[in-house]
Amino acid sequence: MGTTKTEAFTEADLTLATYAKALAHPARVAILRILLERNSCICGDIVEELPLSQSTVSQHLKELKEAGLIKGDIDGKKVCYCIDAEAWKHAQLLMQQIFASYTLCGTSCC
Amino acid sequence: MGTTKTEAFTEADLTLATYAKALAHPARVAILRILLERNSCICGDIVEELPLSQSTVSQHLKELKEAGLIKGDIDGKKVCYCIDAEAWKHAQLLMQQIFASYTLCGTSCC
DNA sequence: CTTTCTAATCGTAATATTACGATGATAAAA
DNA sequence: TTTTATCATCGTAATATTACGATTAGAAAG
Repeated sequence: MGTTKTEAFTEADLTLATYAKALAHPARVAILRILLERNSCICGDIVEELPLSQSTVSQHLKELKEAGLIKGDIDGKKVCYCIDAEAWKHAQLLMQQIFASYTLCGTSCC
Repeated sequence: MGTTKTEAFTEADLTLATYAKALAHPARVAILRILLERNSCICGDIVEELPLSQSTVSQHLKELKEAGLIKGDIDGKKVCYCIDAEAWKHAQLLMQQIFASYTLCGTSCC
């Protein structure tokens, strides 16, 4: 128990859920906004922007990386993070699709 | 420990994270798709559509309701669930905004 | 080499999530 | 009233998440 029944769902739903999960914590949303704001890549000043410890930020960065939304390039001592364009667009598309599928029919009950 | 530092984040980030969290499980994505597909409201046949127990589905429905994305109206013995139009559009807007803020600048490094 | 800086990882504690069976509540049907 | 059907909630077990301090690994600086 306690584990998601992965095999029970479609690939699309699993993928969308993965992207959504990456956005499912305010710290990760904040990190993404920092990366989006400065179109140039940002290293670990993210830690200074947020009231979280370095290890916690690093953990959130890892999750964003595992979801595919960001990439990290080692640049000497520092590590440069940025949005992964392809994954970002893919996530955007999946989100657009599910949200748009409502406005298509329009009428609802309840 | 173990608890999110809610006070550390902006209202927008917290709200977006809440909506994202609702989409962060494939079962909930699947439930939303069922509700989206049939533009008429659906009751608990959702349980039959998914390979999950009734109590598990009910729990997921509760989370979707708490996130605000769906509403549930009691209709005799059955309960009729459907998308909450306002919240849906709000979530759509927040998602659109954060995703669109990338394509605006375009160029990235890494 | 040693120190320093940056960032990942480890270890751990608190809390949250996921899933299910069992039980409870309410409304329709008998 | 008793039964049946529908759905929520409780209780519980397994697992995952969140957060932090401490440690580790690697590169640059001294």
